[in-house]
Amino acid sequence: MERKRVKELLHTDEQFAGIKIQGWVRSKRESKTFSFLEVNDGSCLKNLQVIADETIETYEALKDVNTGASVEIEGDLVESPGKGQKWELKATSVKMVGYADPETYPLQKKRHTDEFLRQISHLRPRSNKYSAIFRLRSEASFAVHQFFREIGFFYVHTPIVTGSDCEGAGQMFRVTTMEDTTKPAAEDFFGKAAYLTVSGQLNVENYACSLGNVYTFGPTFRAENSNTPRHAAEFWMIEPEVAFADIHDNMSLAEDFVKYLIQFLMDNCREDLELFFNFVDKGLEEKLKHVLASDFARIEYREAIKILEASGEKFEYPVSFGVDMQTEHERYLAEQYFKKPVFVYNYPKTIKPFYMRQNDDGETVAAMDLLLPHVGELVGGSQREDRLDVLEAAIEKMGLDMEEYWWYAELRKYGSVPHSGFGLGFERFLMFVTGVSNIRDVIPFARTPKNLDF
RNA sequence: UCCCCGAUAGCUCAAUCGGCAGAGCGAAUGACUGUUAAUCAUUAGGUUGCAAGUUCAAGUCUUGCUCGGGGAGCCA
Repeated sequence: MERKRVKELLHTDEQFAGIKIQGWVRSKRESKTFSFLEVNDGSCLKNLQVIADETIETYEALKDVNTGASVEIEGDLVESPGKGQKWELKATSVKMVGYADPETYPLQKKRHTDEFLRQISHLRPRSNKYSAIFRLRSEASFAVHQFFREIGFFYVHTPIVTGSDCEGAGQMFRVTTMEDTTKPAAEDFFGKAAYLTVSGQLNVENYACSLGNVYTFGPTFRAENSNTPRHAAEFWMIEPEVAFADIHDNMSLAEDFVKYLIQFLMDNCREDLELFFNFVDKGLEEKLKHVLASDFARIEYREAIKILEASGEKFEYPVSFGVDMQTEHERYLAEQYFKKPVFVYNYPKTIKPFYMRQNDDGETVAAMDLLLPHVGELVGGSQREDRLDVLEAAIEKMGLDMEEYWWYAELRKYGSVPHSGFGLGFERFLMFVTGVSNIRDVIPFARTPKNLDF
């Protein structure tokens, strides 16, 4: 007997006789002579209603079938005489595959808080909201690859383990096989200190300067003790890198990319998205449409400071050229002033890492951040320093070890080209597109300080 | 890491001045019904996060710890 997924059955135009579904019971409504089951198999948000009459041979099996149990049901798909659904499965056979004790099964038919569900991360994808999130996450991942493939980019698998102890992006996790970590790193597995990557950028630049247009998309690790709803110790980042591209090309790519992902989900994941439109953020659909319809603003840092100074707002942290912008400043720009996504670019070089290209003014580098209303920084990127002497001077000035970057420097020695790239935090994008306010709720098993369950 | 708030039944919460541990939902049982977050009735369900202290008496006050939430810093 052919197994059908619930998604297909709910969207079909024809009746099916003699099919089978497999899934988990969301609820059971019992009568004396028949029972209704709501069965979800994860293929889509909606459940398939099953009606089982007491006359079927296997009706006894239903006694132990409760919320949470897994079942295999054979029957005929027929038009539902009841209200609320077009189709239902008239069961000819019901088999319980796995029992779920209703006294202890933690998911009830009612709404749960995100905090509670986070404590049962192994079961939360059986809820409507979380199954929707993780289907959207899967589809968005696919869209990332499709976007880049359509415009001729190649996917590069940059390493997870790295030997450079300062990639300029926060604290790193040490990787070791040594029992005694006080021993010299030369005795360790790699013969030197090893870490989990904080960015694939330095590696992927090499492939941009050979394959031309590339990206990497993989896990990224930050050991920073950040306790906020926007930070995780392990997250996924998308980092495109483009040869023969300047900072303006870079911003255009980021804008096209963000819009493509949103449009893809609007086109392909309507049903799951609507859950978030209806129950998570009533204004979400408008926000997404607004982003799609907007030309993202682009202003230089210098300009942004002037806007902030002239705003008349009372900021907790005063602004002036040379200081990094605070959350309150970013929010003012994106939410109050522009009311749409805004790129801020050409930052003072004193607050940015060594690899960013220095501008002719001697004060700024070709860095850019994309600020989104209500989300903050979604993208950070730059044009890279492609002049060997300038790069070497910058490495030295920041007190880094030139020896560690010899291969990175050689990229500038042999056939150097202007090139640019950025990093987009995949979870932050998902937060934006779903309205979910905690990063721990858009990643299957969150890794955060003092939290390594599951 | 810093600031603020919180932790009571499986879940969400209440408990007045320090004085008998409560409700809704969920669950079990029964009734009823082409039902649909079904409905109605009954029942069970507690080391009040952990450790100490003050007190005749602590869910309530004090101290420490753990965990969670919000904000900040850092960032994606």
